[in-house]
Amino acid sequence: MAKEFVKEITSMDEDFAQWYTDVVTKADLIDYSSVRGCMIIRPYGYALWENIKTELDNRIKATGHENVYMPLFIPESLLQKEKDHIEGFAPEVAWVTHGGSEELTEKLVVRPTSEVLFCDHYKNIIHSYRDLPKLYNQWANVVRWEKTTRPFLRTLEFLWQEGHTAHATDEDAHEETTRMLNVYTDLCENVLAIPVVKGQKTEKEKFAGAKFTYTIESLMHDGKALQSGTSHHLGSGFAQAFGIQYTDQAGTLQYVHQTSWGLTTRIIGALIMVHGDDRGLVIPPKAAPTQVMIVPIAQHKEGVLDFAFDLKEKLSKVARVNIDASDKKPGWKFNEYEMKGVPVRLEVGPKDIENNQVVLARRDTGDKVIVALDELEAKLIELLNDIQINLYNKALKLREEKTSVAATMDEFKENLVGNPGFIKSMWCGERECEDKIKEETGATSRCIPFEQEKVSDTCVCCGKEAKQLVYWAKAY
RNA sequence: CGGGAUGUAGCUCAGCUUGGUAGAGCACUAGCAUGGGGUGCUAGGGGUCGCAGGUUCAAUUCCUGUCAUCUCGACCA
Repeated sequence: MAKEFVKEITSMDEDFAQWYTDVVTKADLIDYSSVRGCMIIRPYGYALWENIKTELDNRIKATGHENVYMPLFIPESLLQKEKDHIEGFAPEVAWVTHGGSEELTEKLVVRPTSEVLFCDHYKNIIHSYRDLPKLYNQWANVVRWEKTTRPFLRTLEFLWQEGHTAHATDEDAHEETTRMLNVYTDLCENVLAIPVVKGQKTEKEKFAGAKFTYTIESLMHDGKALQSGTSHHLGSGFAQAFGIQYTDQAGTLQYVHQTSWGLTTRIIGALIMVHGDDRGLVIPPKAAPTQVMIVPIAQHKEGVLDFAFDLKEKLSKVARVNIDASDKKPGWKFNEYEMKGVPVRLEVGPKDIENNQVVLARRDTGDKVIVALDELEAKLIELLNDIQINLYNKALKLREEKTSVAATMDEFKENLVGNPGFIKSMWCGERECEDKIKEETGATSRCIPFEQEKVSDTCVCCGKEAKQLVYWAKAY
């Protein structure tokens, strides 16, 4: 059978950046807006985000957190309170200077993140050890005035959830930081089928104002890394700056220990770049707005559409099923839903109806199978599971192929050119070497993985005694 | 914020060198045939040529500025 696919999408190998842009727009995820760096998330893209959001929100609630909503604006003085924090964010905040035609006496920033708002609130509601822990989360939009933008990966305004918690002890906060990193890992690996490396950010890369930052890092098809979620142990720095204190059981005044953690619409960019192929998007079944698209064949013939709609109703009990009964050609529909990454296509035509069967085509491999009607539900569930697992395994295999070890700078540079991806190298722990590696190779430290190995004895850069293994890569 | 590229119909682009009042394909609308991988034919609708100035009798075309998008760096999720 001759296979002709859409030529609208640039091939990955030819131009990965263009491929990405083609996919996000052709798959109807977004449209560009009239505001620089801001995107319109279209129904299909938003449905994808809603699925991710629901899965994550359930996990956040299951770990004892409550959702709240904080204001969009932060007074300048409030943002100033934590020194490192303001230094980190000041260059990229949007300012509100006027209300109507009147100049404001104090400028407001449009939140780039809400640590200070939560802190300002926590100082009012936390007084006793009995008030702890406070486990809050909010779903919101934030604004960061970025220089260069790309849909999902870096936009001026983006959607996310940000968790902000306050604990009695450093250990409790540390535990929370780990817990939420694990929640993100679970979401990425089991829902989005994206394998991640868990670890800690270096001092240079950690969150402004944090004691330390945990991160999950994933690897894209082009060998570039993407930070997919972060969980920060804020220590008591913010508590001291904001005066968030409680009286412990012994009657002593103590500062709280805080965490914050976030996951953004950027994860959609990761999903696209991890699973997508030259035909477009590939969405893992658990995240897919439509898991099964029914394409009727010769739908003008009597009974075909009725049959197809009956199937839709029946299958809707086990999956998210949709039907395209438009008068477009079947071939057009095949390509359209492949471009949109729908995991399974169900073809049903007069021949199938006659034989009590349908055709199932899977997006990940392109395989088609004929399935008898009486075992359709069971086969469909099996197929969706299989696709989910296959996508994860494929992504894991790709990451492993693109992960290399380097003991010297020459090796490091060779790997980066010959097989771009994660490079595992030992590091002395000095900022100087980290900076030098970035300057010479363009790669940055992605994380100090929790699962440490010793791939050599000395720092890849300076040759002195190495302290730890670091994952390095060029990153988005 | 620096380098490069590009803005003409919903989309992809031609036209601009040498100024003279707007083109194609796809998409859209109607009809007929077709229908298991972007189907064919016929007819039709659609554009203040990114925006603002300037030069000119006349600007999509030349000049200046500006905005936006893509891209490569620097910065960040």
